[in-house]
Amino acid sequence: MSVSNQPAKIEDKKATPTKKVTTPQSVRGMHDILPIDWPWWRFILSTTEEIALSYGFEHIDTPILEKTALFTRAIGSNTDIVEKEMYSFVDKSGDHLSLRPEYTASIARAYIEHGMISLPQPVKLYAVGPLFRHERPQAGRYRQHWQINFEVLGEADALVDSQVIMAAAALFKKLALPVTFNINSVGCPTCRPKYRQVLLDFYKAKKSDLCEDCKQRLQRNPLRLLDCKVESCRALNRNAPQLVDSLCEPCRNHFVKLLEHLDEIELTYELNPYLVRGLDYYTRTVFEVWGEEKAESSLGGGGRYDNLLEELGGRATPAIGFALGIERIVTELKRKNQTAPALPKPDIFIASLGDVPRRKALKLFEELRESGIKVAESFTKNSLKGQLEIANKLGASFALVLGQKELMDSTIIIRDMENGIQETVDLHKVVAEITKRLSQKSSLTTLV
RNA sequence: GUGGCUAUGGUGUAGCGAUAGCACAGGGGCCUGUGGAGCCCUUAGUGAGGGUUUAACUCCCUCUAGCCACCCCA
Repeated sequence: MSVSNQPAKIEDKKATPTKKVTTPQSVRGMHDILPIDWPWWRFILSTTEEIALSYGFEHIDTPILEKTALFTRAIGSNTDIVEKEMYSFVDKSGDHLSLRPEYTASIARAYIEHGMISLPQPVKLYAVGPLFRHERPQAGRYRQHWQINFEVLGEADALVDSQVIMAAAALFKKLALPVTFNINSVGCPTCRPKYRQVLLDFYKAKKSDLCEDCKQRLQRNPLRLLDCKVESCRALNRNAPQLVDSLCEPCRNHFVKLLEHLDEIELTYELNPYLVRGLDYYTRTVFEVWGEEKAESSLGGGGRYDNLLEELGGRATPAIGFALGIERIVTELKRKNQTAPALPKPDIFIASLGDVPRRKALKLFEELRESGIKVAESFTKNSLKGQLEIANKLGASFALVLGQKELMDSTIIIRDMENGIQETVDLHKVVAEITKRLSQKSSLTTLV
């Protein structure tokens, strides 16, 4: 610590006009999750855990950073996500790293790396965490957003497809959000190229009628033509050959089986022949979850990726999974005017007057807290009035008042915040007294 | 990434080329040790930087951010 032996120069203050310090700002597209929103987040996260565990999914966490190559190999280097949306950099040791733009590649990597192939199959994993994509921000589109991810690895049967979709449906049911499942099949490396050609032949003659974007898509990713939003393209698409008609026998059987399973469990879905997903690794089953109104931005989506693990260097391992956007679910819950389950209110509020009583109150707080009572305080407020105001705002059931008077004869006031009735009790018996009153109160409310 | 709209205390909002007003929230008081009502006082703002002008929160430009449509996606 240095102490200046010179008096502060007044001229300096004048000379440097109070330069406006720019207020700090979060990085574009990245947002704070504030206390006011946490009831919703808690609700979603706890529901997710409950559903995941009940369906036999185990929790996994993977690093936010991965080698860039993992994503370029998994997602496909010609997709937008990899081409222009990744936060990629070279670290100090020269490694090419990226903030993960999606979960599946990391989980596939972990499955291979830890030899989960030798575990009883299928392996069911779920993860929750932030993902990063350098997109242009909009409501419900963030550069850092959170996803819930479910993956089932090591099983090809359409039964797990239906189970995975069932788990997603159960989650939304528990959240009381009405959603629609859109389902389609995008085939496999055997049948998709054939369909691609059929599609190209179809559009070749009509190229001049297509919008500019679709002309591009014709080159890059013809399947994407199907979900174009331009009306003239959509009109064309209504006559376009459908993928389901080009599926090879095994893919067709898989798809039919899935739909049968979904009918069996009475899960309503919509067959959407125009549903195409953007990531290269999808095979066969693909689906999206749409909210009630804002169908433009889906709440989640997923699909089968039977070849991904092999492409990443693992043994051939069929798999399926889906991701849900937490921010979008929060928005949807708010839009539906739902109220998130509130945190329990404090049982007790400790008010104190004067220094010595306050010190005693500090200790009493610990005693109460350790005996499992939800206790609140506002020790930095001096007036009793101010403290009771806080107690009221917090919704505490009882307030304790400890002042000089009470401390002198070792008593404390218990005030029932509901009716204002108060009673003076022995300070040493206060914990027992509180416990008694709380159990009385709770038994009363359960009777009513 | 393309095109467009917007920006006033912590929040929600007025206003005008010349004094920035309201509500809520926050702090304090009426009530020297008792909450929920009322009343009073008070804190706090023109996103950042430039330009035009005697004068800019207001008009112009740039930046930043948010939002809308697209692209794409959760």
